[in-house]
Amino acid sequence: MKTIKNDRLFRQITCSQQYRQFFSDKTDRFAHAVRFSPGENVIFLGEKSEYLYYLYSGRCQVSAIMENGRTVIINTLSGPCLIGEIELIKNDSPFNVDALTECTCIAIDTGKCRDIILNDVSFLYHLCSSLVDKERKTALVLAHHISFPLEYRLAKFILDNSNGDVFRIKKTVISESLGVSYRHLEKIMKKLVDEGTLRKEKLTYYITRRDVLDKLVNSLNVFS
Amino acid sequence: MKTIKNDRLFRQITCSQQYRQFFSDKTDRFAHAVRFSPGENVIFLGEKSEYLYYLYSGRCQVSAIMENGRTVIINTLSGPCLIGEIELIKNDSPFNVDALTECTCIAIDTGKCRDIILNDVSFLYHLCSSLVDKERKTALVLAHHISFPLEYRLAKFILDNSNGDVFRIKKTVISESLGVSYRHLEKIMKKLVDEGTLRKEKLTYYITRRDVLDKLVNSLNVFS
DNA sequence: ATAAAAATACGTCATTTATCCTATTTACCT
DNA sequence: AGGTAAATAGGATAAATGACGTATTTTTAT
Repeated sequence: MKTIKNDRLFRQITCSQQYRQFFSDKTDRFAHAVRFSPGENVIFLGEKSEYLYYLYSGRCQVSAIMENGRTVIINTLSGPCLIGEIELIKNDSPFNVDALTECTCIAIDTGKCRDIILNDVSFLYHLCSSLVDKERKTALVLAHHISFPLEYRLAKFILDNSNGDVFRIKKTVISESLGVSYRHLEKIMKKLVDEGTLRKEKLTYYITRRDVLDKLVNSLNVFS
Repeated sequence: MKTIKNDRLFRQITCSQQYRQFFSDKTDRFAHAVRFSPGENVIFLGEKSEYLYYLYSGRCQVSAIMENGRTVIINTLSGPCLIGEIELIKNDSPFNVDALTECTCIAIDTGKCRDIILNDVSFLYHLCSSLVDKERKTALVLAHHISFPLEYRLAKFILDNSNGDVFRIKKTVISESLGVSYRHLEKIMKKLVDEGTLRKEKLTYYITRRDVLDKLVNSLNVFS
């Protein structure tokens, strides 16, 4: 974690409506801008965090380490959102949070302003709202995991993580994110290529039949 | 849903410390006691709920219906806890909530006191806390689902749902709760019996080797 | 710029985990 | 006692894993 001494960036972020939904100006003097590098640990499993983070830009990964040594990726967070709110409420958390890309955050020193924010109706309301969003997302991932084979979940991952028609993510990352073995992922990727849904060139995949992926992803919707 | 006209019960519940963590006496005039029968729907998928419920006693099931028609049980709730808080914050929810046993609740008419409770710091704080608990539970179920075969999760289910050494839950319920097919569940139950961990007598199972189950369950713990 | 080293990709095969389907038997209820 | 729900059983199939070996790509060092 590196402190960013760029007052303009700090003001730009803290003046945004998104940020002000959560934090009033009472907390400004306990806040400063920080940056995490890809791979850097933001919240360490089992430990209390000194800071509550407002993730402005970048992506993070929430994971748990099981007794069998396996790392399970629970969720992927994209800015803007909060990080460390579980630790704020509960003092510790069974999850790790790691930066995937470079992450720009506002770090709020909760050691010094815990009472202020935990008595702020607006903050608490928006915290509830963001917690509900996280819970719904996790629950849907669980539902998908139970109900659908990898091909469906992979289709969603590809659409969510492609730039235009270009898809290039390391397969080790994909398999961890989707909670399946590397081997099995490769098998299904190959199936998509064989069926003409994707085209492969060296390590890069190109979406050639977006409609096929769309159809798979649509199956994931909940009934309503 | 049946209204309970028992003032003593109402007072008994609303005077408890657990209840008062969430609700101040300002909301008392919008609250009344209700009862749900086993199997009855509490929150209907996709619809806004008129009430926020404080589940005092009984057990409920949270489920989602997927596009492929499959019902996935996301969570099981035991009193005391809140039900309908997602709908309170978000206006609708992709989940169904159904009573498993007879459930006694306090129903709070949020149509009439939404503003009061959503401006109550104490309510919001405890709501956050309960949302964090739910999120953690769901995330752990997801982690278990990804990392461990049925045998491990079943061991936990058996220990969680047995009375002493007696375990007697309908296999249809178990398989739905654990998100696996009936057929596969049966196979693994048979395996536990064959290995001498359980003993079967007609429709009732008895735990004969608790240590074996304990060992399986211990594998499920997260590293910390 | 090139060669060596490391990481990633990928095919094959054996095995485990889980599903689907259908038929039959057993328990439960009133 | 008869109807319904639950439990049992088996065969075929699919989904996912694991191990092993090899090829390709990327990174690092020279």
